[in-house]
Amino acid sequence: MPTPSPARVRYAPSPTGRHHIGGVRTALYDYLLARQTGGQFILRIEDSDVKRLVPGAEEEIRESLRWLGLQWDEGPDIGGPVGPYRQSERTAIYADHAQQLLDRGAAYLCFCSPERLAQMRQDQQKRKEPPRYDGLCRRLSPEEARQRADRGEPHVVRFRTPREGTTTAVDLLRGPITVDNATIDDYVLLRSDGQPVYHLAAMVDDHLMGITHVMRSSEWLPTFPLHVLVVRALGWDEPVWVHLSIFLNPTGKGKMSKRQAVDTKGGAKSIYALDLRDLGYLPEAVVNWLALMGWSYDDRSELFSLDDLVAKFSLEKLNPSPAAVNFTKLDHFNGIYTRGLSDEDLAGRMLPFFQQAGLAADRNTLIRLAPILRERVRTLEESVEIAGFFFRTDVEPPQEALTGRGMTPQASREALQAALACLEAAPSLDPKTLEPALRSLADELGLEAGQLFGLLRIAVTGQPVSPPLFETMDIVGRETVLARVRRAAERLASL
RNA sequence: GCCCCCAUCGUCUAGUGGACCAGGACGCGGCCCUUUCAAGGCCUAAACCGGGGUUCGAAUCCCCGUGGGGGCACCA
Repeated sequence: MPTPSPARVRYAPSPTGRHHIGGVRTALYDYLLARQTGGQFILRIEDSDVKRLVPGAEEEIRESLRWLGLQWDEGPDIGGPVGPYRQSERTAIYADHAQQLLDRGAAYLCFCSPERLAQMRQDQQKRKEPPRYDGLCRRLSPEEARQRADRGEPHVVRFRTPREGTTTAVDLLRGPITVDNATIDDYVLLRSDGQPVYHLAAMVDDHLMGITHVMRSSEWLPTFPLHVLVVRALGWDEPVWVHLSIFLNPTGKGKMSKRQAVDTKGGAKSIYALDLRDLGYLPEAVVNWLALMGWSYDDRSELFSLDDLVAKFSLEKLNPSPAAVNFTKLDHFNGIYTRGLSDEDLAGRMLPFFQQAGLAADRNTLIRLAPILRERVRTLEESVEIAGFFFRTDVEPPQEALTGRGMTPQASREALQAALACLEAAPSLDPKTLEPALRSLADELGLEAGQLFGLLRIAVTGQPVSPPLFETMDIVGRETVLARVRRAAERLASL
């Protein structure tokens, strides 16, 4: 296999809200390409719009990437050779490049007020015309523009898009995309406060940071030709452009959104990376799940660790069509990875969830629990629902559940008392000896094993559904088991 | 309204002109195992959006429809 040249790839999110799985997938692919080629994975924060900044958002981005194991090589927190890595700290760089465009006549100063622009757009709308800058200031002479600017008149810098001809931009997944230049607006590059807009900032940064492959959401496709024009106007070579498909809601209707991120069967899920962590999903599962939403390896494999992905990822196998998020499949992957965990590992990961629920769980008990929980929990959080009774002092079985299947309360009580005697007489709660003993007891009582076991299950766990009864009783411990069975029999007596 | 992108089972997808009466996975249904719930095993149902071309031959190439999605800010 030929060795690919090292790719410098960047993930450039905006800290304007919570970090969702669409961004995470982009970061994943960035990471994979960088690691596979021995290049660098760069984290750049696109915070050029101060008005939209959300406190804590940048930290959430970093925390979720760390959680998933996507460590960056250069970034705002660790620096690097081409920093700073926060756009808000690069204002002078953008101003300088805007000036270059001005000098070359590829951009011009625009003095139109926001009010005039709004009015203009409104009129265009009324006339059923596409909303676009009407070019009023484009006709200004450079001298006049200079004078007005010098006088302190507020202005922005606009790109002077060619009025004629076409522009062809090449996307790796879609091939050449050609548009009429007449349909490309004279976009604002620099705001009146001197801050850059994405169209300028991202192009400048990608070039200055030596980015070889730009992977971004296909929401950028409409302005893709503009970006190519800006890069060319600056006299630079283009990177490889890869526009990733967007995520659709589980229903397949519309772009993935917070409101509709609800699975039909599995209940409400979240599209935010950190929520998935808090819901008890394993990072391995999330990575595997996300990797396969828009990328595939062959017609058979679907289980990939992060390292597998580094080895097998390829841009050629990326899929340009939008994908609906499927939380049910996440559950599936989570189950697979959970079952693959060692007892110690699983215990360690469950522990915080029990603590979160206010239960005094301890590592050692969780390690004993791991074998009987492993194939039953969909998420780590679910382990608390299933196994919380191990750590509660008392269980409170619902009154109506106390009576055995097809049995009267009296018969249930008698069965429980017989079982209690059997348990008290047993030298230990070792499942190997206890199960045969209780089975023959059921026989003597003329009950099915399931009837008796069901009675004990509800008495000991408080739940109609639980991990296997005998292993459970062994871990719960003799004293507690006896107390709970006794208590259930007493409650039955009062019925 | 204008511009752009996409189009294989419900969903994620394999498929790059013949090896496809279209393969895998999730989910669904059934059976087996079974003390509950799971897990596991086996089996079933389920798709090439439509119409024209090109070709000996099309899920695969081209065109037109249709459908879905995205975008049209001094947001990213």
